[in-house]
Amino acid sequence: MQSFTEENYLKVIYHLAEKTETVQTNAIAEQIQTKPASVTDMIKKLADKGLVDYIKYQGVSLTDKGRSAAIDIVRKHRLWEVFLVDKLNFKWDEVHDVAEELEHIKSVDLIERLDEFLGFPKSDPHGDPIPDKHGRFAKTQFIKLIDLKVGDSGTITGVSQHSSAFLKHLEKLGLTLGKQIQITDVTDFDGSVEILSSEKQINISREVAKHILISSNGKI
Amino acid sequence: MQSFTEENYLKVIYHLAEKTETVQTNAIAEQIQTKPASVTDMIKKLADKGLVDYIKYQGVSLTDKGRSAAIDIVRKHRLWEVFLVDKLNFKWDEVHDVAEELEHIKSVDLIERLDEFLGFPKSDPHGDPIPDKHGRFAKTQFIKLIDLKVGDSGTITGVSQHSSAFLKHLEKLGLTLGKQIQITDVTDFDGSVEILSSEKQINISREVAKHILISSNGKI
DNA sequence: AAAAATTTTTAGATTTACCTAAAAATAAAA
DNA sequence: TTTTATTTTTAGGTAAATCTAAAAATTTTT
Repeated sequence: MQSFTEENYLKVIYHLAEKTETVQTNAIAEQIQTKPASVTDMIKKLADKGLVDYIKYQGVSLTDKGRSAAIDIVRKHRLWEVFLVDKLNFKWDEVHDVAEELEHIKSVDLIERLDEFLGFPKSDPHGDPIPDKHGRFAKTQFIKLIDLKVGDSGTITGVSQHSSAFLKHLEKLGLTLGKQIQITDVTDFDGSVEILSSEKQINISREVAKHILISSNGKI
Repeated sequence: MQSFTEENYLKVIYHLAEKTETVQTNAIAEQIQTKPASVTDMIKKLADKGLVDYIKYQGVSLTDKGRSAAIDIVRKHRLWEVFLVDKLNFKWDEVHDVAEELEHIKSVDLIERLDEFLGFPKSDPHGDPIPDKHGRFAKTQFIKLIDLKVGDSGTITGVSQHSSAFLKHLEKLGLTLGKQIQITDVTDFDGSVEILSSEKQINISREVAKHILISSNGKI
């Protein structure tokens, strides 16, 4: 059984490992909002417990045991987010902090019943996949909106940025999960993208386009 | 803002203060499952924060601020218990430990939305009243079953013991909240009570009768 | 390949909540 | 009202998670 803090480290390492094979001390420190020295201490502890593989100065990676524990936390986080949005009418930009607390509640029974109560959802309010109770989940095939070409179209099925500011911005533009979009132009000057959605022309910055995930349905 | 641990102390002091005016160090230690010396330390801290009144060797009592914080935790605990039973189909003897964790989730918004989602319940699965968001709740008028006389009748509206063993026992006897009962006999020998409920004669020990709360509807 | 910059680790402290053992205060019994 | 028992507090220490400052290793630049 891991402490609240250990769980947070495992979760952060898990997410960082999605980008780089081995995870750097500084990267963890930034995510946890702590100092690199503290991270080194905790990494040693996690290594002793067999949750991470660690070679001094070479970064860490999760062991199978560590990954499994991390996925369990991710599962809880995402299920609670669904609960907050579907049942308590939170908006998708309001759920992160509360789910961050709820994910640490320790009761296998609670999570299985919650899963059932929510109808065994496959993805959370941001389109992220929810692992099943065995830790398995479909690696969904997302394409970043920024990588589409003029004429391409698809459906918004996720975001890769969960900040409230970003999500509120999308909300205001009407770019929510499930929306159909088509690329109509890409501006040479600033790389901003012109898209057609709900019969309206919308211009989004490169930065925004990077964090919208599309399940492509090819060219129209 | 209180820590997890401080919240537990406040809650325990609140409950103990329902029985005795000022609360003893040893009584707190027993509830928190810690040593009296640790309790003294924490009490000093709570006193410094203005949450309890404390005179050395004389026990503690909650200040208005402390009581308000305690009631807030009790409110959360009881609302989560309703959620677990009403929505996730937990039994009334299974909810305590999980609610003990959930009660520490810090989000005013969450609790108000949960309250609404549950339909603003007035009492929890054990019949205990749920404070409203201002900390107000009706002091319900309960009578202990043990204090009823032969011929008296009433409705089971609460229990004063939340252990799983006790609740499972009641469940097996069919003595759940809302059940009508009538006292048919009191045994001289061991003080056990003979009651009529759902057209069945049931014998319950004195110890059990002490912890069943009745809202009396007089003699029939 | 040496110098500079960055990253990471060590060493030594701090804070929170807890502990044991012994001393002090209070309450109960003789 | 002493003596005894109980309760509570103090004193000094521990473990978890953090910190700062300085040292060590690695990476990047020149």
